[in-house]
Amino acid sequence: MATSQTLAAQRNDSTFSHIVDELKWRGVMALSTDEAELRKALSGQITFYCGFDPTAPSLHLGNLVQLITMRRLQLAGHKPLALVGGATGLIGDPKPTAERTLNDRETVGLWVEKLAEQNSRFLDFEGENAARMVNNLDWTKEYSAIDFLREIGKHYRVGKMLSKDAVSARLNSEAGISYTEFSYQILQGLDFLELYRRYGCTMQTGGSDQWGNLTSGTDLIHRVEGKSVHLIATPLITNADGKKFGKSEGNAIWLDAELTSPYAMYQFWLNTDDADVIDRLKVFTFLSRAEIEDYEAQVAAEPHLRAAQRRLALEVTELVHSEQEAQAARDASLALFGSGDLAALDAATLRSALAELPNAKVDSGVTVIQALVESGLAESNGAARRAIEQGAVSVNKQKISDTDATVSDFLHGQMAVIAKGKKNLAGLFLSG
RNA sequence: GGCAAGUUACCCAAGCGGCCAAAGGGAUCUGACUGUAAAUCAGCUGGUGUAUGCCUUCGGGGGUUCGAAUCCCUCACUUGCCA
Repeated sequence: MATSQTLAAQRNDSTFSHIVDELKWRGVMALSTDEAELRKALSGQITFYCGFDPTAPSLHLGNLVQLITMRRLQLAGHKPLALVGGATGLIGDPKPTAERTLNDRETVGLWVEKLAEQNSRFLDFEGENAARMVNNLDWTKEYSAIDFLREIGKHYRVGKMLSKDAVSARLNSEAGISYTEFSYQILQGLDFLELYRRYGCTMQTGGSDQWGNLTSGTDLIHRVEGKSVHLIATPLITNADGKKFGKSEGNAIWLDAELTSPYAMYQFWLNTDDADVIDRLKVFTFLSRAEIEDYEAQVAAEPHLRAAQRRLALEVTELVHSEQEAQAARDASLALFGSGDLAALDAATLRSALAELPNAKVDSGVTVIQALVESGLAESNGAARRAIEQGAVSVNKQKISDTDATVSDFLHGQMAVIAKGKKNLAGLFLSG
């Protein structure tokens, strides 16, 4: 988890005269409400919020964009409200393709706690503009169905609700949409209204794919309170090659170390395309404009050194985990990908490098196939066999071509590095 | 409530009694080339492991048949039209 030192070291770039200018330069303002008004509002101190729905046991990289943007706004002097969707998580916002399956209350409650804990690492909860954690279950649970329909529902026009992208996409699809998900936008609107009333919250941030849900709140406040409030939407982060950002091997990159290890996190960022790395530095780090422009020059001049990727990987891993874990991940990467001669590494270095990897305890005489499966590099014996047949497998950097081979060479008599492909490594520890 | 169409592997989608572990595409993975990039080309992608084998899989359950993803019944869900 990010240390208070990490938080304390963060600052915005003072060469920008207005936070909006910095957010725009960093490319995290895809959409907003009236910009002139927004600038005016942000020139004073405001309270703003951003919501996170518990749809999984951890936040992921997509949410990190929001968290960092919130932190930038906090550094600019504004008060963040981090909202976890204890209520909205029970409903689920409409996905463009299909109806969500409802998670049970117990699960959602557990996830709410986890998300709140993760949220708390990225913001400062002390000081003059301390962040505050809120849960929308706290106010929605007080509403009876009748009260909700009379007090909130009456302000919503169905025509407008139907026209929202998220809803219309579903209406035009095979899947259709349930009344439950259709109503989601009202709940989110209610959140903003409640936060406006309780804390004087006058701005919401969120992903641009949530625009319809964001405007739900501004419209409601306008209607009920006669007040104009603001929105900032961050863009959907995409890769230059058009693939989805934030997935490795088709799986999401989670902020929870249990789900995505610091080493895997580091590796993910290290493998960022040249074409994307500068954009990523802008969005995901607190490096100054001058520093980032310097990296931009380096990427252009000597891309093979990947200086920008290395810095990006270290910065983000530190932000999400800790300085120590980031350095351990970096050191492991250097040791395992570096020189080429694993035998030259001393036992302690090798041991700590392997500890960063997925690993398994094995008995002597274990077959390579077993080792692949037990370390999680292969899903089945068949997949392991296939990988060997394709020439993808090596043990201690020695290629394995025989599907019946056993792991015989243990470095320092106790450890081995097994690889499937160039980048998928695992550690093997001789048991006993 | 009535009528119609649909539910196939990670996703989309073909198949409409045996030649179906199931076409095609996407995605993932692997190899070559590289910089632990990108692009490109090639290969793999149910399990078991070598057995013209066996097991699991075409929404759930039941049936017809020597044989079913394919036919019938039934249940569930989805969509559209009608009331």
